Amino acid sequence: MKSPTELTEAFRATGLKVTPQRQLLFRLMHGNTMHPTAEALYSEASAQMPGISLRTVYQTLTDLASMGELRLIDVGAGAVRFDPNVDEHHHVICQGCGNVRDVYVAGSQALHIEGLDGFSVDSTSILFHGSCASCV
Amino acid sequence: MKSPTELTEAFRATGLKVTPQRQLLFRLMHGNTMHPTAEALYSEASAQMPGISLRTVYQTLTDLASMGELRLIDVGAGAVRFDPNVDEHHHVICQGCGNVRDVYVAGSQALHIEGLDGFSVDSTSILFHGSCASCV
DNA sequence: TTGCTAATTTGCATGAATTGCTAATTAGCA
DNA sequence: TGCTAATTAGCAATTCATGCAAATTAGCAA
Repeated sequence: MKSPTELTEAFRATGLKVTPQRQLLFRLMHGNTMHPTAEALYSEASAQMPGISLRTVYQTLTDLASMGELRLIDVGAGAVRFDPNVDEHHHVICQGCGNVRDVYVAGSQALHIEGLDGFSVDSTSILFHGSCASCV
Repeated sequence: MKSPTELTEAFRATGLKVTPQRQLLFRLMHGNTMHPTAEALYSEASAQMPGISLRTVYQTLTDLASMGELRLIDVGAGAVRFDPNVDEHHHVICQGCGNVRDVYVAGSQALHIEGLDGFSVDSTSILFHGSCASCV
């Protein structure tokens, strides 16, 4: 995800307004490695800007995602999470604490897939399940 | 997933009753490669047994899953799907029609994962996104 | 075959996550 | 400073799934 400053320019250039709510969310997401849910971000945002609405958080995250600045990740447990890391990467989820971490996977292009039957693959999502160092 | 007959024995052996509703769902799921949602199964089941409740469908699918006879798969788009194939396999989803297909992947053990940082991996889920032969 | 009892089914209420809608507000420009 | 389209907030609505309790029933024992 771009820096808050760059996002400000990018938004204005597209005719989108840069509101205090959006600026706050730019800051909260930039470099964020927590893979927060919308609720989690809402709670962080509320601490700094009481009165901000959950609806606005969803709206802004969705906008950022459709601009390609965020990735949505669904680990199959409750709410969707947002990831400002848009590099080619994958995820591990701890079944103990539910924390998610980015991992980089080498060799995924070498996977041999049987049973495609005419299906053409555009992208691959790999989710590793296990336990983090604190939850062993 | 075991055959309806085997499931009948397995259920009785565990003290679970074999009701007509359950038998119908055993039959509908056995060998089913459609990866149906609970709603989809409910609609198939209702055609053969009017009055069966969606609640019972969820209940039975959950029971089968906790017995290890079904796998739950979450493709990150709406409802959870149920897969009677409990072999080690992965999935492709068509972004056109939403259909899901089983695939077998060789080489997933050879993936080199960077950034694990003390995390120990128990299992791996791979989801391939793309287009099926009919949706190109 | 009959009767008992715990398991099951139903249907409705509830809950979590997310999106739709609209009046009031505001950013950004002329 | 004013205008206007974009945005926000807040509430309703939706979707998917589970909790709960009353009525029903499978499976066993006599």
